[in-house]
Amino acid sequence: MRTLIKHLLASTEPREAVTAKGWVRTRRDSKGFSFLEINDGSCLANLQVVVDAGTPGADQLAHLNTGASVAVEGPLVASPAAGQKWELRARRVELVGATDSSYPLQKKGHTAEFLRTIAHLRPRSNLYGAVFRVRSRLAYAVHQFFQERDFVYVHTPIITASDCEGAGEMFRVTTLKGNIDEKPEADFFGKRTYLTVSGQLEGETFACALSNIYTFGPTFRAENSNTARHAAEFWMIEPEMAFCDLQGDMDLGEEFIKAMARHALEHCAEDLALFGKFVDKALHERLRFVVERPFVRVPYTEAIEILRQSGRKFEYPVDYGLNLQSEHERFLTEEHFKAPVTVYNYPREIKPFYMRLNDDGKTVTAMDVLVPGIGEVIGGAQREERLEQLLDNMKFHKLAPEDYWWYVDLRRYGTVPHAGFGLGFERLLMFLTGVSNIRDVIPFARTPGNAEF
RNA sequence: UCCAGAGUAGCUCAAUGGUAGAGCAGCCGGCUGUUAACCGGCGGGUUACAGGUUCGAGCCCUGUCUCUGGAGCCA
Repeated sequence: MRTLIKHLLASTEPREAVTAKGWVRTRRDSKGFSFLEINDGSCLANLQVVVDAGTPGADQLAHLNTGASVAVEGPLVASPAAGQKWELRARRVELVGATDSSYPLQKKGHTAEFLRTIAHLRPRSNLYGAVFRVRSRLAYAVHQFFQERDFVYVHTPIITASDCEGAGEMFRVTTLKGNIDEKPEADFFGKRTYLTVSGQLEGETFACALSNIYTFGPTFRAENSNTARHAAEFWMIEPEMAFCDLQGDMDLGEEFIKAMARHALEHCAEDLALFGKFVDKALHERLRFVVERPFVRVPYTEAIEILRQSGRKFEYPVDYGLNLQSEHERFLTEEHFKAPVTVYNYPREIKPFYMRLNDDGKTVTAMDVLVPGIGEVIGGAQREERLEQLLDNMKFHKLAPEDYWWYVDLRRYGTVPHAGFGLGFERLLMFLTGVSNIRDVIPFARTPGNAEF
């Protein structure tokens, strides 16, 4: 019966006979015996195995190179040397699967660029093993957060005919051959369909029935974006709350990010320590800061004033009615406030039709949460719940109401104030791990020109 | 897509326009407790690709491809 290495290393007393299985990280030979470092991915640390010459299976030692898979059994004993608490004294060793000299992973450091070219092997490295354990744990934490607050998990469609008002370029889904725009009504679904860029509109329909809902699933953007923060396929979390306004929306977003940071600190300590040491020395300080301090909230108009009076030369102009550029967002969160910042009440012109128009007639109830190092991590809004105003917004943004008939219906039948936001799971992971490239927090990154694995 | 930089051994990197090298990895050997073990030895190259300049190009020029950083779009 195999025991995971994380459980072996957490032992409180020696054990008479255990079996460990995993992959060899390194082997150190001495005359008469060898040390094997074995990792099975259950935790960051390796299990040290001592194999004496003459141990059954020790004749295979020469093949137990870095990368080989192995099964060992024997007693778990306190290690007499510094460096590890426990070690396994092998009574039997079995080479499960050998490697050869072409195995690309070494025990020395590799660059992230090289490891991306071997995405099928990189989870066997310390850093990527840690990243993907944290990813799994945080996915669990996302569900826990919402389920504990009585949010209902809704599976919004992956294939969709609505485009969520230009949230981005879309991937076409079709079974047609040749010119796919010639007769879209002959296509599989009888109309043009795409991979979803957001589940928000569908999510709103469920919030207007089940009160508080969230989605958590893959979304797709066909943008030709070549940055460390964009992927063509990424996972998005989109809560939506009925009978909720912008204040409640900002409260939830802030609470959510704090909860994720707290969860990572409490449940991923060993992996976070690795990130703190090799990836981002300021990680722990930043996470504790996020957990302990309230976020700064500032209206868009005020943010513009702060930027104007900063005396800072920006590459892009700062003016009311213009979008905040990356450099502006970074200044606000990293330099001016030195804290996560929620900017709200943006000009109507630069935000989508579904956001609620404020009484000033000029701004809408949008909010963006900006965090140091990443920039925008949350984008949300209170939605326009008034039928006439929604139709007016659509006219303002030159959209046809009949294309959104089911969305408009929500305002026709028992409309309620409601609000929600979207949060990119990978960007959250970047923030929580300090890893600076989105390609390194998703198992197999989809970026322009890259779908090898 | 735009701007900048970079492509040399499996990996990380050297090499004034003049015989392509080191460390690590691999293989062989040594070492009685190692910790990215250590010590000795061996093999390993179409210098991203295609042209051009030159007596001579890894190095200079042109084009292409890929990657990285930044920007735009956004999450």
